[in-house]
Order: sequence, then C-alpha cells, then structure tokens
Amino acid sequence: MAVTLQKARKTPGKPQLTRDDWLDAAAGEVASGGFGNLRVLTLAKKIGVTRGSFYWHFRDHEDLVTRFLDRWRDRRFVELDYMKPKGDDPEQELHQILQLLLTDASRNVRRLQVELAVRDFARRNEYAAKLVAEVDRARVEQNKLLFRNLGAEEERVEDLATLMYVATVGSQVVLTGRQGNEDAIRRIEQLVARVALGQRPD
Amino acid sequence: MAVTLQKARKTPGKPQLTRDDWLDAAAGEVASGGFGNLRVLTLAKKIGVTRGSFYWHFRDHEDLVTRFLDRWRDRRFVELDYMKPKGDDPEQELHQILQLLLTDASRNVRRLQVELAVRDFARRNEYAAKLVAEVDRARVEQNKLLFRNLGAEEERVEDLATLMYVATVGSQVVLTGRQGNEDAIRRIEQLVARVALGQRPD
DNA sequence: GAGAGTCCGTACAGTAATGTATGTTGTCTG
DNA sequence: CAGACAACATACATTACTGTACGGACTCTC
Repeated sequence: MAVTLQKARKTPGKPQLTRDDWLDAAAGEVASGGFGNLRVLTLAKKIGVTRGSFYWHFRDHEDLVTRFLDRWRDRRFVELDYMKPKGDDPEQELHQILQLLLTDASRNVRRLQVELAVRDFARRNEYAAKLVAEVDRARVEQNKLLFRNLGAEEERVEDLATLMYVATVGSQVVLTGRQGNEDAIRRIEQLVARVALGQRPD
Repeated sequence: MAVTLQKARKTPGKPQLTRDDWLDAAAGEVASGGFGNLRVLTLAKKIGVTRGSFYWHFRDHEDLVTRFLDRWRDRRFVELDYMKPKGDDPEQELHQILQLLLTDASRNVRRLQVELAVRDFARRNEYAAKLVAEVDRARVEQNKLLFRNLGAEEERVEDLATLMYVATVGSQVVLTGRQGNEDAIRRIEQLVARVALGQRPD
C-alpha cells in the first residue's frame, strides 16, 4: 500500500523519490564510471536533490551497493525465466539466446556496461562475486537445456554450454564499443551457432 | 649509463628506487583494486617511502597511469613476438597459445588481474582503450597466422581467429577465481582446440 | 486542526587524497 | 673539499567525499 500512496503523491507537488529512482540513477553512474566512481554526492546532484534524501532511503553507501547488486541479480533471473527454452524450436531459441547475449547487448549499451562493471567489481567484492557466480551458473544451465533440446550428447552438453557462454561474454568484453563491431558480432554469432549445432565451421 | 650508476648505488646505503619499482608496486595495486583504487599514498606506504619520491619519478597521478599502460602494452607485444607462430608444428603452437591465454593465465593470477583491470579501465579511458585495441588486434592477427598454418580456408580465418580470442578472454573473465576452474578451463581449452582444428566436437 | 510520520534540506565534523613548495641527505665531479 | 644534483622527507594548502544531527515542509489520519 505504501507504493500506491507514493504514486498518488507523485502527481501533485514535489516528485517524491523512491529507492528505485536512486538505483536507476546509480545504474547510470555505474555504467559510465564503475562502482569505484559511484558517489552519493554526484548521484544527488544528478537527481536534483541533496544527500539528505539519500540517507533517508539508504543506510549508507554500502547499503546502496548491496541493494543495487540484489536488484541486478533479480532482474537477470527474471530475464532468464522469460527466455526459458521450451523445446518447441531449439534452433530458433538458440538464435534468440545469442541475440540476447550479443546483438542486444551491443545495442543496449548501458545494460552491458552495468554487467561488465558488476563483473569487474566482483573481482574485489565477495558479495558481488557470489551473485555473479549465481547468474553465470544459471545462464550455463539454460544453455545446457538448450543443447539437450538440440540433441547434443550428454557428455558434451556441459562443455558446449560453457564454451558458448564464455564466447559470448568474451565478445561483450572485446568487441563492444569498437568500430565495425556490429558486423563482427554478427559473424561471431553465426559461427557460435554453427559450432553449437555440431556443424563444421565451413 | 644512468642505469649502471643506479644499480651500483643500490648495493651500499639506501635502496634508491626507480620508476619501474613504482610501476611494479602499482601493478600490485591495480591487480587487487583496479585503476580506480590506485593511490600514490598507498603505493608509497607499501614501498616504504613518502610521496616525495613519487613526485620525483612522476609528474602526477596521470603520468603514473600513462606510463603503466605504456609498459603494459609494450610487454604484451614482446610476449606476442616471442610466441610468434613459425609454422613448423601448427598444432603444437595452437596448444601453446591456448595455454598462454588460459592455463597460464589461471596460474599467474596477478598478470590476469592486471589485464582485466586494464580492460575495464579502457571502458572509461580513451588512451587505455586505444592500447587494448592494439593488443587485441595483434593477438587476433597472431591467431589468424596460426589458422592459416593449420590449413583453414582464407574466408574463415578471420572469424575463427576472432572466435578463439573472444572465447579465451571470456574464459579468463568468467572462469578464473572459481572453484573447479582448473578442470573447466582445461576442458574449454580442448574444445576450442577441436573447433580450431575443424573437427566436430564429439 | 493537532499530532505523527515521511521526505528532504542544512550545517557540521571528520577523513583521505592530491599537488606543491621547500628542506635535507648522500653521492659524484672537478 | 666545495658545489651540484639526484632522491627523498616534511609541511602546507586545497579538494572531494562521507556520515550524522537537526530542522522544516508537506501529507495523512483521527
């Protein structure tokens, strides 16, 4: 009920910020500068309020980071659930997954930048490392499901799924934000698809 | 001659630091905390001197970063030159390259951490982005040379080389610092080798 | 319409880091 | 042995944050 109250209040006088508004703004900062450059003062300035609002919605800076990471993890999981392969048309689903991981990522720059920032932050933050590991595992599991539907041999499913995942992550890291990446990404996408389908790459 | 003089001075009284000593210490900081947490005060404390020494060897903080990146780029290139495929035994060279990019990387943790930090820093620093792009290009070129020696068709050489590179980078990002990564990396290594050799992955 | 609670502003203390100016010590040179 | 210079220490001014204490406006409820 607190939500509807806030939304009702949003129309008349002052905007009345919510935690998610702060997290959205934080996403912009994380995308451009990473977690190391995430400052509450900068956030407040960009939103147009003082830090007094921040310390109302969050306990401190660490609280902001934790909630940000939690929301990120949750969103990745609903995303995975939404894209869960049903097995009707495995080849179609393969291209869908590859598009989500590659082409879409190269278009939705901010989403990718946040993911890379989280991944980098995970190298020195235990909690972030834990969440990233969860997301990675879930995505590889999704890939395994896909490969089973594609009729791959069970002993190779794990390796194939992992290979496809690291290839897509590597493409995100290396190819994004380069000139002519769109074309390269598309070719990599097709190559991965060929390998995934068990065809020789020629 | 200045070098020999410094080395001669190193034995008796005080150690007498050099720029490379500072850069070595910086590598440790970059590996653990990234470029965002690279502080000259922390560096000085770890070395055991004050910042007075730093501002003698470097103009300012930016100068340190620039020289660090330059040295990183240079070392990657001599590394590439050292591993240049000669074409005698392409399959042997393939495994050598894969070992350099994967197994060695998972062992020499600090070297990998620095590389990932540079790559992350490149997302918000133009100069770093330029150097990383140079290294990436050179490594892909090396892979292309390798695939030509392996007898791959010319139209597929570019894509294969790029795919192998992004797969290895992705492995570094995803699999390093996980439990059971050694085994996973080895299996990925073999899978990439199979795909590279044009065999079906079964 | 009085109080309670929500949301935000203001003011203050404290920390950490940078850059610079200047002092100090040892070492080489003539 | 008297500079000269290289390599570092010290001290100072400045900036950019953070967290907290408190104050004020606005809204809802009874």
